[in-house]
Amino acid sequence: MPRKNLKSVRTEEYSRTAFELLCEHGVSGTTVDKVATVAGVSKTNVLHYFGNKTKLLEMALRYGNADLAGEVRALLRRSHTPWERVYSVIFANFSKQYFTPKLAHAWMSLCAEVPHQKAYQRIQTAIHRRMRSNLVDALSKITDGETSERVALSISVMIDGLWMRSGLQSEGISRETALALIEAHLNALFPGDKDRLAARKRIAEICDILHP
Amino acid sequence: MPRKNLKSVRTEEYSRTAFELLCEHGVSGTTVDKVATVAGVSKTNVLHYFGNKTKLLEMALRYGNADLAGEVRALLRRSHTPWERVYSVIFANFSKQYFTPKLAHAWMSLCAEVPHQKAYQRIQTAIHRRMRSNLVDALSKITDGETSERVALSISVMIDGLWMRSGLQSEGISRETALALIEAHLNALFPGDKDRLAARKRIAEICDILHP
DNA sequence: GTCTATGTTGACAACTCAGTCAACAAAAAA
DNA sequence: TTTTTTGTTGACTGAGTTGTCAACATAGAC
Repeated sequence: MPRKNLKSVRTEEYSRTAFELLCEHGVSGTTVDKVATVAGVSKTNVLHYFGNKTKLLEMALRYGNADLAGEVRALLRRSHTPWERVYSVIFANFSKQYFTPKLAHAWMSLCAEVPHQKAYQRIQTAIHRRMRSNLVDALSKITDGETSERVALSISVMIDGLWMRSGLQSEGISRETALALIEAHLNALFPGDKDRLAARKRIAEICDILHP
Repeated sequence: MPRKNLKSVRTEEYSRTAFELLCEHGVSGTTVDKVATVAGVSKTNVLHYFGNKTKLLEMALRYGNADLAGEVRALLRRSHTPWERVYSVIFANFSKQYFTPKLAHAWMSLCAEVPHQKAYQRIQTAIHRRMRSNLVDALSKITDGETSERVALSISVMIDGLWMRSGLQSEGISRETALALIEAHLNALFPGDKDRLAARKRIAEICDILHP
């Protein structure tokens, strides 16, 4: 059996540790030394694998984002209709495991650095682009092209805003409130759409099964 | 004539300088030394007036926020109907002068520090509370209490999300796109409301007059 | 047993930054 | 003119951080 490369094992291990510290202390509060100490190795060793701090945090953010991406994929895989795909994106973003203040902190830290760090900008752009294309692809089966772009944008803007709130207020917005707000928005745009309501119910159920 | 206190002159001067650096370089990139150099004085002098860096940045953020608050007040003063007050809040937040990537950067920097700095948390909370109360007060004249709360929240969440986008993407969201998104949202919630449309037109005109 | 590739680390250099302190300058009051 | 108050600063301390380098450890190859 082909033993897993030690390099990739270490890389993932340190990325995970860095990501956890990032959630707790933000970008400026996360030092290479702390990551090394928590991981139980020397700072030199961490630097050996990543070269510098920016690369380390970049990998840490990719690690954290991979989770969310996986959540979206898991729901999309079980979706059969356009509306189910729309709700997959929404429910994944407010999943019980991932819609937490800590993750929101890490994400806001990233966003604050984006204007000054190209590497972080790429990650952020990728996240937004993926969300947009998932939403537009699904919505364009439901309405015209221009409307799908507009609705996709408004949904993702609301998601951003809601994540921000959850990170800011100590008693931030709950998963239920967040979902209710998006639902009210969609309900105003597509009132009484049977397909939509059925899709919402089904994806909500799948969500409950995946995270009991 | 009573000469203005030198202390308050310096305080405002340094706050403004700090705020400009904050827009340009974010919280971690803004050092006491840089503020002092740009203002043309010694670091010791800046520290003399503010005590420590956190206080300095706190005042800087208050300084920056006072501008936006003034914009809201200017429009509210000229509003006569509930819908005009709602649109005052919206248009002020996307005013030509203030809805800029640089201001968005400064604001995101602040938000990223909120979870770790009580002083910044207070400022952020005050901003949100003021926006909420302005919106709810106006909306409660239009619909029932529960709906006003919900709509006020959705509007302010969208405003947050749009500001975030404008800070993130180099070619961020334009003022026009932002206003169009909010408008589509309100139009879906209150379709064809004559009072609303008239109010929107009037506040837009006042905005044009104030910022030609 | 020796050699080599791989993994690991302690010590250290270089730098940045917040905050302190004692002293200096100048204007106002006496 | 002398004294006091107000404003200002250079020099320094001390903590914290990134990144380098030469050396050490170890397991498998020869």
